[in-house]
Amino acid sequence: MKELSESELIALLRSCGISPSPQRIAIYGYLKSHPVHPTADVIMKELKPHLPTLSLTTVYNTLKLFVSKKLVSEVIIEDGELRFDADLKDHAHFKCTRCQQVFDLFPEGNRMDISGLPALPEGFSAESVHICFRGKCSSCRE
Amino acid sequence: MKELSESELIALLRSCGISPSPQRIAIYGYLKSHPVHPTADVIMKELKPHLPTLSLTTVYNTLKLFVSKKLVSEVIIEDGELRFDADLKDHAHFKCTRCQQVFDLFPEGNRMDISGLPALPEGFSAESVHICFRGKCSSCRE
DNA sequence: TTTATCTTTGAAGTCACTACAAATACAAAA
DNA sequence: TTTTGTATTTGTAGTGACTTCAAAGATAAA
Repeated sequence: MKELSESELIALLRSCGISPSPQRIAIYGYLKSHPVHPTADVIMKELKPHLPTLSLTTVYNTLKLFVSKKLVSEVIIEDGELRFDADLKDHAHFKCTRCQQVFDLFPEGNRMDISGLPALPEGFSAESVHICFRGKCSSCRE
Repeated sequence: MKELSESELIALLRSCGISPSPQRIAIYGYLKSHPVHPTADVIMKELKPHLPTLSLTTVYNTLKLFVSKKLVSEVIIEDGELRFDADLKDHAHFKCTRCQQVFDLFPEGNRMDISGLPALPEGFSAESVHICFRGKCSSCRE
């Protein structure tokens, strides 16, 4: 939840080969300071007041650019809504089926231990794993 | 991949409280004999020749009914395409980023060992876990 | 300053999926 | 059998997330 300074954001963008336009800084800054896996739509609504000319196309284009440069990752939790995550550390997700909130689940240590999961067939190589639990969060459980 | 007889399909539908119309039998039979996680669209295209009056609405309604009765499960792998799986046994998925095929990964024994995954926070309870690897399958890897 | 390249923008389009209301099939009651 | 009610299917029209596209605006290089 920590706020990054503009110059830190610019440095991070540059380090991925992305030239730091105001829109890109704003979108990346929003993702960094709001780790709630927002959709493009949410980002648009939140940033519009500060960047009145912002267009939805730009939001989509920018997010796609970030993903292609591996600055953020796509999170697929529910069909029909693509979410984005600026936290690249290994973690799983939990979606509450009542309040619809998405929670991060970080592993003890820093790496996820996937040794208990089914092994890949001969010759297969994995680049990523998505793990998403579904159930009730503590506040929705009573 | 084994073909079920029509009477077996009907019995399975009935056991979930679903009255076995020709459309429902066809869709469930297709899912059972084609464990490739088809989308509604694929199911429609495949069944249309045998059931010329079949409508896409029926396919969607029927799949939704199956899911609500826990006869099949939804598989979310890529955004913008909801897939369906008639195999309810515990398993993970692997999507090849080159040929786009989706593979089933069954665990040794029958249960998936998720003890290495991040623990749920106090008070949370999970109803399901979706696990999806992404990478290259053996044929796409050379 | 000129020219070329990036980036943003909004309007129109696509595509998966849904809502809806009419039509058909099926089943129970008379 | 006929009547009446309930399920199921169907096609059309709609919704909403996302993309395409071409023009406008901003940046950078020559």
